[in-house]
Amino acid sequence: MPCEEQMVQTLQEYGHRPTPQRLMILSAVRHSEDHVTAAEVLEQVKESYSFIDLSTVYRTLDMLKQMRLVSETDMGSGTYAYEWLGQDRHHHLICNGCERVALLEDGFLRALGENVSRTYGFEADMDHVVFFGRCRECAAGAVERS
Amino acid sequence: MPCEEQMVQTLQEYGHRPTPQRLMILSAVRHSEDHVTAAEVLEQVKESYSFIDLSTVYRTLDMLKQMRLVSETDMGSGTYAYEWLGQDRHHHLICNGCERVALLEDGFLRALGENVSRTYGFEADMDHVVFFGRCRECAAGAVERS
DNA sequence: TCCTTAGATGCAAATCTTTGCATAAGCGAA
DNA sequence: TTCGCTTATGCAAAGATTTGCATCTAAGGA
Repeated sequence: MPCEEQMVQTLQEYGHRPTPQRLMILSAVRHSEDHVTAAEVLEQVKESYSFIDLSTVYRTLDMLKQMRLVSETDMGSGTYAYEWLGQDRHHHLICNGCERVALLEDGFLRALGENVSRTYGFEADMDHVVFFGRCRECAAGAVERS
Repeated sequence: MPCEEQMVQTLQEYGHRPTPQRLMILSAVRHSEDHVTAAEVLEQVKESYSFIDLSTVYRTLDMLKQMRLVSETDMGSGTYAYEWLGQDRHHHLICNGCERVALLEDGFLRALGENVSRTYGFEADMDHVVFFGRCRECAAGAVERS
């Protein structure tokens, strides 16, 4: 089944209407290689439909987040990063010193999630997690404090 | 040493000036039982000094966050929650269904932090972490999707 | 096909947080 | 104590995101 038809079906399964706006937004996020911001999604959708409004983008991204098709992450830039959630989960370690972004394997969080589930019966969404802190280099050189 | 003197000294150690505004903000957060918002801090400080500005509150809270004396947490309410970081760390599990906030013991995150440190050499700040998800009851009853 | 109704959109305004800038205040040296 | 430099503050404006509301549209039933 082509990608777009599948999306129409998924939206309908959740009781959401597959409007053109939504399909364009969905497609924009899905076909991005990397994290995108709401403003970037807006720009991309505007190329085919210039009347789209930012609030529609935010509302749709929020809907997709609740459907767990998209992750919304505060990566410390001042604007949320959105990303299509494919098969493989990945997470990030962001250094407060050098601002480098490293990858954190999903295994660590799967283990935590299972522990939490066993202990509390709580099913935590750990689709795209970020931890801030200090990378090895910055932690070593962090004599100056601030 | 009295609480305030100690704070003055701590600020100076970090190279920050112990201005009256800062000491009032600090005291407001420190003596709150629970999480507070920037607006609540503002209100409390205004009782003794009505010229204080919200931007000063935000800047000071940000400074305290970097000093790791205070945590800043997005608990999903639309405004950040700030909290004094005492000896004992605690974290939260927030249900997307019923919005209940449960406690998550620090042990889980300490274990994760040590794993991450061993593997990546990254020292993650896990002072006050929140995971969203579904509590046992809501997960059980979650036939309806949305 | 037409009608009805719930849900979605665009627009404007509100909210929360950050930033730029001129002024004011702290701190060390003279 | 005074001077000079650096940092902090208040104010106003800018960003980012959310919300209220009137209008429009998709989906199902007549």
